[in-house]
Formats: sequence, structure tokens, C-alpha cells
Amino acid sequence: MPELPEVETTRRGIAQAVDTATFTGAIVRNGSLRWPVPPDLDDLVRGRRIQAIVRRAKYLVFDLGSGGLILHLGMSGSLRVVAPDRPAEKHDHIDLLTDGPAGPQALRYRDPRRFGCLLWQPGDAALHPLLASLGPEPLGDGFDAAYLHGALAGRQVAIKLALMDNHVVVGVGNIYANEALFRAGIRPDRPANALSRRDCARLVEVVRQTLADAIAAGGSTLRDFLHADGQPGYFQQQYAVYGRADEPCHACGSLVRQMRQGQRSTFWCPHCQRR
DNA sequence: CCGACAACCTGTGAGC
DNA sequence: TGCTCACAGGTTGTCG
Repeated sequence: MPELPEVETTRRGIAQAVDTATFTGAIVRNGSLRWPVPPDLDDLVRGRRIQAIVRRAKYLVFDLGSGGLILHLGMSGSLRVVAPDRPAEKHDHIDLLTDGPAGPQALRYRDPRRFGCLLWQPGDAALHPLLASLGPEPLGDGFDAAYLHGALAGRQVAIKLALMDNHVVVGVGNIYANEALFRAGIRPDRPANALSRRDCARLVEVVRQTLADAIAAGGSTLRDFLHADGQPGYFQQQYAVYGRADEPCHACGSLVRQMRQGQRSTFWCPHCQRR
């Protein structure tokens, strides 16, 4: 479910509700996520004030001063602000309880497929191995044409797979990789090292634009993705190619095609994407 | 270092 | 209506 725009949308919603609040405890109903949730989570967080909630790639990091929580929503996760006494539903695995200016609240983590994770990192959370080796943020300064061209040098994999590689750039998942390549007019199966410097400049630009557009639309709502406050996003109404196999391209009328790349579905327009 | 692929797990929709 | 199958937003780890 969540790609970078959905995670960022979640972060903003959560931050608005509980920034500067203090954790009063945690309830773990099912700690069997991708990696085990710390069994002593309740003790770890109790009494700690939330200094900041930041996003790195698709991770949400709760900075608690000396130590931090690292949360990933995986494929099917969501984090919502709810009243603490609201009954938990199926797959509501964790509640992080807070108290602050808005009174007692709960951050409720739901994740049917349990591909997500919630980890504790002492000291500086950015030093956690999962975060330490990530590539640059797509919306940050480190992601420009010169960087991308260099990062793709010597890589023969298809550009779409390279774009989804977290060492090249973080936060670009299957949906937005498809959409960005369409906007750039680049074939998804083109070898990454065959892109010119100019292609890279174009690609950087459309990746940033696509993600920014999606954030502005409140992310995408596939199946049941909802924001921190339960509202849906609307970016999926703007998809040019994703999920549109055999439908006419909005730009040229050609039928959108579908193929498999690295066990994932790729959608592209054979006419608009010939570079 | 690079690339290919299996694995983690549940839900949903299509087809029969 | 109910069964089976393919597929779904992500990422790590292993193997050649």
C-alpha cells in the first residue's frame, strides 16, 4: 500500500495530532511482524516525549531524545490516530498510547500482511542498519542528474528496477516508478546505463514531480488505505498507466501494455515511451 | 559488486 | 455459493 507519498501523508497527519505529546505506554497484541516487535515496548516508550516525527525513505522515525522508534508500514500497514478506548479490530497489532495537548490518544498500527516492522534503536535512530545504507531522498538535494547518471553507470538492469533500488534512490515503489517513466517517456526495460545525462535530468525531474503531485493529492488509496484521520487519498485517480493494461493511453490512445519485471507488474505506453 | 529470485503473510477478485 | 488460483503498495537475505 504505502509508497513514499502515503508514508509522508501519514507522517503529517500523525505529527499534527501527537507532536510534543508523551508516550504513556504501548499495547502489543501481535508482535510478529517482519522482525519481532520489542517485547518490552511498553517499558521502552513510557514517559518519553516525542521530540520529532520524521520520514526517511518509507520509514517513520519517532525521535524520543535518547533513542527512537523506527516504523515501516510494509505492503499493507497503516497508522491512525484513534480514541484509546476504541475497540481494536482484526489486524490492529499495536497501540502507541500518548498524552499531550490533545489529551489521551492512541496511534493504532494495523497491518494485515505483517510485512511492516516496529523497532527500537538506542541513541540516534538514523544509525540503525536499516537506515544507514539508504540512497538519497528523491525530494532532497542529493538527487540530481549528475548523481543519478553516476549511480546508474555500470548497471545493466532495467531502468525501472534501478529506480526501485533503495541504494539508487529511496521511496520510489512500483506505482510511482511506472508513472514517472511514463512522464519521462522512457521505456521501463531500457538498460539503466543506457540513459544519457539528459535522460537522467528528465527522470529526476519527473520523479520529483510525480511524488510531489501524489503528496499534494493526499497519496493514493488502493483497497483500504486511509490517512491518519481515516480519510482517503486521491492520487490514484491520476494514474496514467498503473493498473491500466489494455486501456487507451490518455495522451495518444495506444493501448497500455503490461509485463513482468523482477516479479512485479510493469505498465507502459508503447507509443509515448520510446526513449 | 551485480543480478535473479525466494521469502515473509493475508486478503481479494476472477474464473470455473 | 463456494472453491482454487494468481496477484497485491515492500524489502531483506541468499545464492551464483
